[in-house]
Amino acid sequence: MKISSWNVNSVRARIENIIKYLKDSSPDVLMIQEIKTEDKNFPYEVIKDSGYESYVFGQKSYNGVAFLSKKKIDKINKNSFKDKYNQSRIIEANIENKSKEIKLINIYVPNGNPINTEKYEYKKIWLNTFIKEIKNKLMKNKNIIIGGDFNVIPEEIDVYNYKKYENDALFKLEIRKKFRELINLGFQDIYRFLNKEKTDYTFWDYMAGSWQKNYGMRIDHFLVSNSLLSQIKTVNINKKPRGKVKPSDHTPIEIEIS
DNA sequence: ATGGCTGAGCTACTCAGA
Repeated sequence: MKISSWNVNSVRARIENIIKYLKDSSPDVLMIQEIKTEDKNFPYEVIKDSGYESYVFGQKSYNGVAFLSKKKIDKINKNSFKDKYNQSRIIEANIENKSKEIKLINIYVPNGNPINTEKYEYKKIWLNTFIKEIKNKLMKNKNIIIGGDFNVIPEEIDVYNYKKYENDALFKLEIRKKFRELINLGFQDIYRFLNKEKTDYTFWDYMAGSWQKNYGMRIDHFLVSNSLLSQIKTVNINKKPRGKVKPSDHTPIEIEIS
């Protein structure tokens, strides 16, 4: 079973690239973030034509997350917790694999820049609330996969020039510590777990030729609970969609579970 | 280098992203 996560930066602006990706990569479940639309304007039909059912937690203009799935998923939950501004940043579903019930959690963590503003405080509050929620969920089901745009650069190796980001909301030590706190509940950052020394990015800014220069950062992640680690066969950052015409600034990360 | 580029809402320009 293949599960992917991709911040698409508008589902409607990206629909052709998304359809192409579904065809080329054929994930069983695709978690998308930043769909930037209300549910009523979501392109359900064209996605259904590609063989995928859509489960959407949208919002006008900003944020928004969704699952696209060709396998049966259920227990869709858009009310995991209410965040400070009522933003659509988390959706959950359950999927069965090898008689294990796995909880999939699709998140879009607040960016938090610039620091010394309410946006940064919001990011910290959001992460604290999320950590608390995950603690509770683990008591009910130890099989959890969290995927999405975490807006966290975990380590120096995960950004092209870490010195430029020491006071950035994506790399500030107190934010990275929260990421670590989450992992310490019983997860692995599966990309780093399976690639100890490798440099790979999931985001390249549209500006200043960042893609061409490979000025990127690894901020889209899959956290896999320890109970599932032995079943993860591969993890892959698929750079192809980032090189296409009219791309998202993020590219998908993919895992395969036996 | 607080710039650069892209999308939504809307139709001039701001907000947000990272």
